[in-house]
Amino acid sequence: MDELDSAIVRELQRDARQSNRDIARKVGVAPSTSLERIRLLRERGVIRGYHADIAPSALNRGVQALVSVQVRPLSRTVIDNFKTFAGGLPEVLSVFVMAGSDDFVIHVSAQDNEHLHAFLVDQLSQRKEIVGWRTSIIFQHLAKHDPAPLPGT
Amino acid sequence: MDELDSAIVRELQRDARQSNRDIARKVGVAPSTSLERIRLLRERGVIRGYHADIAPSALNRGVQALVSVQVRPLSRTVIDNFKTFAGGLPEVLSVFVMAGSDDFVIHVSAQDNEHLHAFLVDQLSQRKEIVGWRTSIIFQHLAKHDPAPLPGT
DNA sequence: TGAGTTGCCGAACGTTATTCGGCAACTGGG
DNA sequence: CCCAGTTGCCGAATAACGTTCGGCAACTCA
Repeated sequence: MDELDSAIVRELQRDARQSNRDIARKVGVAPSTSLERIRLLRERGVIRGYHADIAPSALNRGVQALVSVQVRPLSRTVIDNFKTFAGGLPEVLSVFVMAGSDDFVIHVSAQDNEHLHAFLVDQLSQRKEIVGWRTSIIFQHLAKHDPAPLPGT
Repeated sequence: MDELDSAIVRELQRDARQSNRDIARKVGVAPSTSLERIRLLRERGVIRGYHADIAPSALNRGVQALVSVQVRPLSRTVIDNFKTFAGGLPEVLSVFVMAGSDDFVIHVSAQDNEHLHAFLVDQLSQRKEIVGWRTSIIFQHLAKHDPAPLPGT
């Protein structure tokens, strides 16, 4: 991860669909060089993939929420099972496994409040390991897909 | 947003860096057709961008947390200002504006616990509109960049 | 019914991805 | 100090791709 790798990564975070030649030009190397760097970054697991950012409303996901979930007992089996279960649900965008009073925070989206409610009641209330949950509606979600580098690094 | 658009969007969510020809072949149209569809999807704001998914540890962001924040007064000015402020911090990955007892949930990352603590103390505690906050460490984060379509849509 | 419109196709052409041989700059042992 | 090995970058060559555009078929609506 030298300065060249960082510059390439930054460019791919900013726009993953620009041509390799454009990236090479912006970071100041030959296209063959940046291509090889990108190949190595993928191989090393630094680059995990490239994904389109889609407007949720276009996917019939007009309402979003964060659901804090507590499960019991707090065993590895229960935690892993619940994580896998939640991750497999189509309404689930993201699963956070947490320290603290909540064991999970689940970012979910649905067509409207009615569908969200149905999802929570039908899916979550069936799971016996859940001993409590709390749902908070998201009004806005600002996601930074190309965060500025941390200071002092 | 017909079935062809959806198929193209799905492919770009799965791998935003595959060639237009590959996408066209997978969704069963000519390359010129899928190219035009993609252009229109961008124009309509359905596709908002393409971003590389980078392993956090490679960016010196080994520790992540969710910070629930309460601000006062609950005026539009205060909320918008805080959202802009938080979104501008390099440690912040994502800002959720919430309904419920917490006004914001901020997804942050830092090099280690020490840097995280310094960030919270130095940045958040300076803001007079904050009347309370709670930090929860994230053990694991499972993000689905290409969620399955919602059932019944 | 027929003129207008829309959306897709396929060919053409300029651009890009990908490979690979070579070269220069480093590295470590003698 | 020297030199053999290694590493990383470059530039040329070719296959693949992006992009444009004329044409055609299917739909729309009067």
